[in-house]
Amino acid sequence: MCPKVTTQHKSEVRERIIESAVECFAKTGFDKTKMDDIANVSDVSKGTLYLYFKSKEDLFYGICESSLKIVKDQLNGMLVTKENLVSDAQRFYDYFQKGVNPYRSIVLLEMSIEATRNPRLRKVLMQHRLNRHQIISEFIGLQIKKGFLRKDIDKDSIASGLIGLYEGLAINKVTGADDSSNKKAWADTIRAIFAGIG
Amino acid sequence: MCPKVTTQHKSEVRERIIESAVECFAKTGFDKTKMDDIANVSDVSKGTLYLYFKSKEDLFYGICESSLKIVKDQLNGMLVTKENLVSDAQRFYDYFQKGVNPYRSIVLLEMSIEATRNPRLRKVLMQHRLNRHQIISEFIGLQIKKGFLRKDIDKDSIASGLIGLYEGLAINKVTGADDSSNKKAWADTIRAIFAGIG
Amino acid sequence: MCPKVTTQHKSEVRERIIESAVECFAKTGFDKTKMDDIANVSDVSKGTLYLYFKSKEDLFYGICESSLKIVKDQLNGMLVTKENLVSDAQRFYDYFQKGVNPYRSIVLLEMSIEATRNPRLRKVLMQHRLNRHQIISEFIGLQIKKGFLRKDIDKDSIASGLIGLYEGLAINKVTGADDSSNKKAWADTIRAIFAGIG
Amino acid sequence: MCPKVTTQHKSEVRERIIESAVECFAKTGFDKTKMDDIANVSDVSKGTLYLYFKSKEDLFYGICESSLKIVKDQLNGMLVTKENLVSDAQRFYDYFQKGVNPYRSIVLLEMSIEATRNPRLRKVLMQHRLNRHQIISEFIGLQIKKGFLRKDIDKDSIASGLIGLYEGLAINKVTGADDSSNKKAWADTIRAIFAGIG
DNA sequence: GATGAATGAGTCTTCATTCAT
DNA sequence: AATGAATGAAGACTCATTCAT
Repeated sequence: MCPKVTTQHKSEVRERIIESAVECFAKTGFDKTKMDDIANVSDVSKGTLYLYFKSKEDLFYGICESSLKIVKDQLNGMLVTKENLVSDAQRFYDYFQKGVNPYRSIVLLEMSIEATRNPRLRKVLMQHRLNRHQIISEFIGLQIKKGFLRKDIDKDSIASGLIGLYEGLAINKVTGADDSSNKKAWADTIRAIFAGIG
Repeated sequence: MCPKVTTQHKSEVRERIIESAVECFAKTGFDKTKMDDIANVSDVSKGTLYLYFKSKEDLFYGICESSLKIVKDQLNGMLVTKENLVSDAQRFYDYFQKGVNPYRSIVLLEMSIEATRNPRLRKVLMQHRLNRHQIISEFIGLQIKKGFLRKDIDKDSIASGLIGLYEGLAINKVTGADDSSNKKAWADTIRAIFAGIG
Repeated sequence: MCPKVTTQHKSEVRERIIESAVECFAKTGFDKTKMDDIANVSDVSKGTLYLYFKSKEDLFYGICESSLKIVKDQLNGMLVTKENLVSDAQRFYDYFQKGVNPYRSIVLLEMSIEATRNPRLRKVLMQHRLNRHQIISEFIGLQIKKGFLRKDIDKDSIASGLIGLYEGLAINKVTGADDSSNKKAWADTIRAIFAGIG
Repeated sequence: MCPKVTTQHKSEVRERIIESAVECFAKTGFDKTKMDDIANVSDVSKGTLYLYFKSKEDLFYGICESSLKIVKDQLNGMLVTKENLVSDAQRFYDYFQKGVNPYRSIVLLEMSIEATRNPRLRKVLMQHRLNRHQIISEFIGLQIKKGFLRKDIDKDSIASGLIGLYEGLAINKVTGADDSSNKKAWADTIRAIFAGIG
């Protein structure tokens, strides 16, 4: 009716659709969300959805990629600060929690499950993990070099442990656990780990 | 009017249905598995499914309860051994991994997500967590009393941290991470924690 | 378990089943009542139902026959009194209403509709009507002979009219019309008819 | 958001669906007709049915309303002629019979039964009756005023009687009674009534 | 004879996707 | 480009009927 031809317009609409889909998927789950719901929330017609994504599943993939990118940017942003992680654990957690849209967290969780069955998704997810793992691992290496941590520890193991700890607490949070005790658990455990390897 | 004839038989069938449903839900997800699939796998007719569970959702609840019970029993069984957790972390992990049917793990993950939206499920899950938390917390208390751990640590925080770590790695595993490095991450991180608070 | 072999017992059970089915069919309609419901109300097992009637439809036929017989007996009983129908119209109506179980009325109505589609049922119903018509028609003949009614009227037409009037008001009643005004309509109209042909 | 394009087209389709459903319900009864049947007869897809009516039951309600409206319009149309009802009874009957689609008659009968159980339907039906009763009653009042009928009769009673008679004969007809004798019964009885109160 | 657990054909309803406008 | 009416495949659930006990 009133076609906006701009490339910019297109990517704005795409963004809006993704954002709406994230919200819908988080609130009701992938299967139970209807394309109609997404159309309503994103304020485009159902038909338009299919101009941007060739299927519901494709839209899900789009979300996954966009979410992983966000998480990665976040992590990068967080670790540019070359501070002592131990003294900074609390801020680390706050930063993380503030940064990622809770809807995204839930969808990422759903993505994890889906990756269990879906090779394509699994591959993407593994790549993401590898990335994340490398960032953390390098960060730990830096802390070793600076003398904050012992030289004989296994960077990779500790990196995996930190990520695991973080993810476990993230699930806790999203499924209703009290946030402040969650945060304290994070801080105390991180402190213990770094004390143990410091 | 008349007592259901075979209490034994009935609970066997119920068990078989649950086991089959766990498998199906794990393999294809709750929404995508058909009642027909479950009927086929459990070798009963679709109608019979409805003699035991009044709806697909009800069957899911049944699975959740049964899975949580299994996890709890497992944890109890594991911690009767009053050994030094640090030296025993590896065995701890093996024990856990062997014990829970991987299908169950996946379904439990799906349950967590679902708890995000479903109050009834959320309540059950929170209760379960409280339980689990207490067991671990008491175990840590014991280790403190025995002198393995420092007196000034926050039992609850560390308990939450351990559980979080465990859950995070469990997700990793289920979503395709390499098992042996996962196991090493667990062992190293646990060792670091206990070194840090020992 | 405790087989009562008597013929009497059998017909008692059969009667009980019919009575229960009438109630169920009247309350929820043929299609929506379940064999389970009938089994519960009649206090026999679902299996037993099939010892007495070979199908749900067969049970419906059984009810129809039994109901028609009741209606016929009623009508016969009512008309033995050779009184002047005009002066007696009110009592006529009371008698009728008291006599037939309201559940039966509703089922008879459902039977009428069903007869619309089902030749077997239609035949039974037509036969019943013929019967009823003859009884009324003869009764009118008697009233003519006695000099209560004119000689030049068409017995059959009036008989049909009376039956139609009666049936129409019966539907009214069963579907919620006020009973006393219904009764007055009957009395006044009957009086008018007999005045008109007296 | 956007206005439904073709108001005209939409109401045509709706009409076609109703007409088809009337036919199907009349031929096989509400419970036994499948949405598939209606879709086939009305030449729309099953999905489209649900764009117009949110459930099978809702479609039934739609039919009821539309049928009652038809009957009412008919009655109104018929009584504009201020003739002497007595001399005109036969034409009255013809007119009525021609006017209402026999399928509609059957569905209206099914509706009556259903009203027995369903409060919503009962209310609609009662309202309809009240309406119809008033129309007839006023008509009789007019005949009284014109001197065709006696002043001391109870308009309402006679109105109910006429309606009852009519409905009773309508059932007769629909369930297989011979039409010409039905018509004669109507004419003779009406004549008798009006003679009786004239 | 009596029971009620088991069956599976049958039906309503939903919703991703298409396509004429 | 954008729309939303139309489609029909798919799936949860029901219930008459059977039959082993």
